[in-house]
Amino acid sequence: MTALPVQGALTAPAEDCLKAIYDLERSGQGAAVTTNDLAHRLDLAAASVTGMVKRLADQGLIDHAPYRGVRLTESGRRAALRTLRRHRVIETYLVQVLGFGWDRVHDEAERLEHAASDELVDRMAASLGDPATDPHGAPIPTREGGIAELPAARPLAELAEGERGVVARVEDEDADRLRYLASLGVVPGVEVEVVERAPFGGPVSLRVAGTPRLIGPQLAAQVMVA
Amino acid sequence: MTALPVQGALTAPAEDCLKAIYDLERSGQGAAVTTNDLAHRLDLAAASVTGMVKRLADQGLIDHAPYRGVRLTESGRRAALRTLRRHRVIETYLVQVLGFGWDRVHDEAERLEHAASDELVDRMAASLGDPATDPHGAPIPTREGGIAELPAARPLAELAEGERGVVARVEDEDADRLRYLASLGVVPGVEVEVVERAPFGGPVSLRVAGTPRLIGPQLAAQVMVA
DNA sequence: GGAAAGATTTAGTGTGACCTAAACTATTCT
DNA sequence: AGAATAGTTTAGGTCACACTAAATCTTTCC
Ligand SMILES: [Mn+2]
Ligand SMILES: [Mn+2]
Ligand SMILES: [Mn+2]
Ligand SMILES: [Mn+2]
Repeated sequence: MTALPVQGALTAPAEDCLKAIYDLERSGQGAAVTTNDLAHRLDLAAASVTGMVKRLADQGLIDHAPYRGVRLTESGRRAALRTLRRHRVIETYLVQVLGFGWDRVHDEAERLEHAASDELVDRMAASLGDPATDPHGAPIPTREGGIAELPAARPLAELAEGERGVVARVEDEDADRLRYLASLGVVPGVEVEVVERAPFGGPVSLRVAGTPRLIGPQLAAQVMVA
Repeated sequence: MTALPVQGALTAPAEDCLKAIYDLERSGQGAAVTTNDLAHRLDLAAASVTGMVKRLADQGLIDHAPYRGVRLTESGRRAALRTLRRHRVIETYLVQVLGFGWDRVHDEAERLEHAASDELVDRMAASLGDPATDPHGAPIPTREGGIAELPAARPLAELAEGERGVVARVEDEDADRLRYLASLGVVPGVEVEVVERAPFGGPVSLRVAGTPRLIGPQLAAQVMVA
């Protein structure tokens, strides 16, 4: 009846931290990930991050240069990708098989990713035909630990007037935002055209599948188009 | 990205403990559940159980008479049944939809039961047509917290020679045992007849769907027939 | 070059969950 | 009844993970 941890025994907070480091490493070009970035991302006090970071470094999952930041080791990267795979397979399964809305699956996956076995995740993936991306357009790592580096997507906010592109991916952490984007028709796979960009942080006017739409610049920064 | 507990915030060990108390209360006729029983069931030191029991009592989930044992309160019973529902729905889903063997789902469910939301469990149940029992024959509590009290099943070990019955339920915690029972054809719904019972804890000889089989007495004690 | 600002780590607390060993209670047996 | 036994709780320790407050390090800016 006792619930043993599922694998080589990483805790849920440790897995979430590795995932966050992975993500921040990817977005920040090659720079080490700072304590503050992590604290903000994980919604923790900076001191708590330092503690977690020490434990992860002891386990050889990250390299920590005090005051300088943190970098995943090879084994840390593998662990991060395993968690990411679980998360994204679960999200996809919840949407495609169980009928969840795309705005509700992130939180559920955030918990289940730490409890599901590899076998469960593999069975879910197989029953979906081993999808390449999750419902928000993020690539799903393979069982073997590979990940398709998404082909050059830019934030919608950076497109010039008149440029078009296909929505490749949207940030998935905020349910309200996702619901709003869906209501505008801004979902992965849809073609958008930037009609006009107001200066000084003004709204971006779009044509989404023919319909004219206006969105704010910070939202436009979180929609990636290819 | 942070993983908050899913509900009114019971921890996984607390949920497992409540489940164990529920189960022991049901099998031990009306008597209070002792620390030792719980320790054995949960595979913990007795002192650890005392600690857990204190916390649960503080939360009003159990009544604890020191040195005398423990009893679920109404709210503790509700919490136990909610966890039990999750566990059994998940087991059933894993077997029926994802093709897991019935011997492999218990451990998986033991973890997932603490991470899955009510909505997820309800969707799983709905997609199965709200089944009444799990793959091992145990009744699945309803969303509303009711549970069908299984109609008078007796251990196979207690049947007299010549008696027949239908397997109603088997203990699900030991994977090896489940595999063995399946190999004998002893699964819920199958008719068995006791041909002969050797005295002094000797083997029970059965006829399972026509085929003669021999099983040991302690195994026979864990197969319930109706 | 030095001070201020900002980021990071250390120090000290608290909680839940485990453990072992010691103290205590209840029951059972002479 | 009194003593042994079995069961239970208390005492004291550890670990992960959070927090706040206080030090400390780095960077930036005059
Ligand atoms: Mn997500
Ligand atoms: Mn998570
Ligand atoms: Mn089970
Ligand atoms: Mn459990």
